Amino acid sequence: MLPNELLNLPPRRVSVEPGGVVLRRAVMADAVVHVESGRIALGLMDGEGLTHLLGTAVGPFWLEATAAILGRPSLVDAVAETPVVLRRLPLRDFATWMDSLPESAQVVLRDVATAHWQQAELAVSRLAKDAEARCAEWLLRHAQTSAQGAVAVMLQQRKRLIAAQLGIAPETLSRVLRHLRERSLISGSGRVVNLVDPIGLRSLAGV
Amino acid sequence: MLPNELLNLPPRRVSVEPGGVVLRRAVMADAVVHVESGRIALGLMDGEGLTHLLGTAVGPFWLEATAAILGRPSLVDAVAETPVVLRRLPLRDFATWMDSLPESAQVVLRDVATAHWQQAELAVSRLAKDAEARCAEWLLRHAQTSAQGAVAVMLQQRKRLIAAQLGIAPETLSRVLRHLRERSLISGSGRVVNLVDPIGLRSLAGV
DNA sequence: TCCCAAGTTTGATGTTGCTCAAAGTCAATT
DNA sequence: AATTGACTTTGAGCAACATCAAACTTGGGA
Repeated sequence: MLPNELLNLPPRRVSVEPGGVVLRRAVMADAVVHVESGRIALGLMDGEGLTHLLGTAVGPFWLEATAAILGRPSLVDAVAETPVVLRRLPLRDFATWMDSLPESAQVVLRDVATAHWQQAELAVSRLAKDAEARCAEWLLRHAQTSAQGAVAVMLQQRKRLIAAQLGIAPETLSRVLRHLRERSLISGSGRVVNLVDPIGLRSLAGV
Repeated sequence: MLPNELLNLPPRRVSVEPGGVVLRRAVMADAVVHVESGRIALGLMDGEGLTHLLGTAVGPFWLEATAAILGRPSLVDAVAETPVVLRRLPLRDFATWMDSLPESAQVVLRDVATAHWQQAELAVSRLAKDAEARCAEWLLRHAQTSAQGAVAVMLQQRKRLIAAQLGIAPETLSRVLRHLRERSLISGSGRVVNLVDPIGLRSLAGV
């Protein structure tokens, strides 16, 4: 497939009414969506309707190209705000198209997508989780399994920096760690944190 | 310039020590930065040091390619966490390179960059501003100057939606608008808001 | 070893904005 | 007009988290 043929595919046009869900988060899509016209709202859906808006976009545009580029599921839900016309391009075709691009274009695409992804993860996590949940998530993400099979985290950065990453005050980080220690979810002191109850942490983190 | 020559330019390598500032926000850069090695922290600097981390990235990668693609200044500050080696590619060369790409690649790049930009704006605004400042910003952004020269906003969406966009509860939006009205920064009721004191609003919004 | 400065923890207190509930508005319908 | 239902406003109370200040570790140098 030649690059500029990205849009010259058998048209499988789909119409979506206002309020219709175009994309659900956490679902690994098998296709990329090209919104030809209409306005789409991006955000998090709770029960009924988008409760947290993260942005809107007006067609024509590629919806969640970021996820497609990185081969990951979408982090957000997408809902039509107006009548929408869209087409779904199979993921395989999108990948083929990516491969056909100059190496440098692939690199820049991936860099931008990665930056976007990272930011989106942060935004979603701060919207949906409190300080404790984010700490638990951070611990799980940075955990290393030692030779003895113990799961632990070595805090290599100043706690001030870790707190900044979590978007909380250093004092709050202290208190959260103490609280987790009191509940025997973690143990250890100083720069080492042992994950005593990874399962408990995982449920706390909402993962 | 052929696409894959993006990196084959006269090397103007620069080294940056840990803690060194690589990029300042709100400054329109004349070059794109390619970080060859080292770790970079992205976030907002207050006085001394990054106080709000928005992410980190490890070289090699293109720093803030998003801004370059859209031709806008960076929204964040970038600080070296480790020793960093980087090269600066003149913006003009980057634009030339973009132009040389297939049309479809340019489109997807712009779509991803736009999504990233929107998200970053939201993140920065939520980090740096309180509910009132964000409301003021929203009002200014949606203001229309009428034929009579009055500056006003017509609220076309349900207030519930506007609140969601601002990341606040609908009740909080009510209270903020009342407060602004009490201070004579705005006037009007129902679906019309008159911007009585745009300058005051602007300073409130921190713009 | 002692000392000093930076980092960390703790407690007390303050803010912000959310939740819940009740009352008020407005438009469309009967 | 009265009714109905959705949206908005208001108030009271509350939870989470920040801020401030003081005590407490810690890890190098002298």
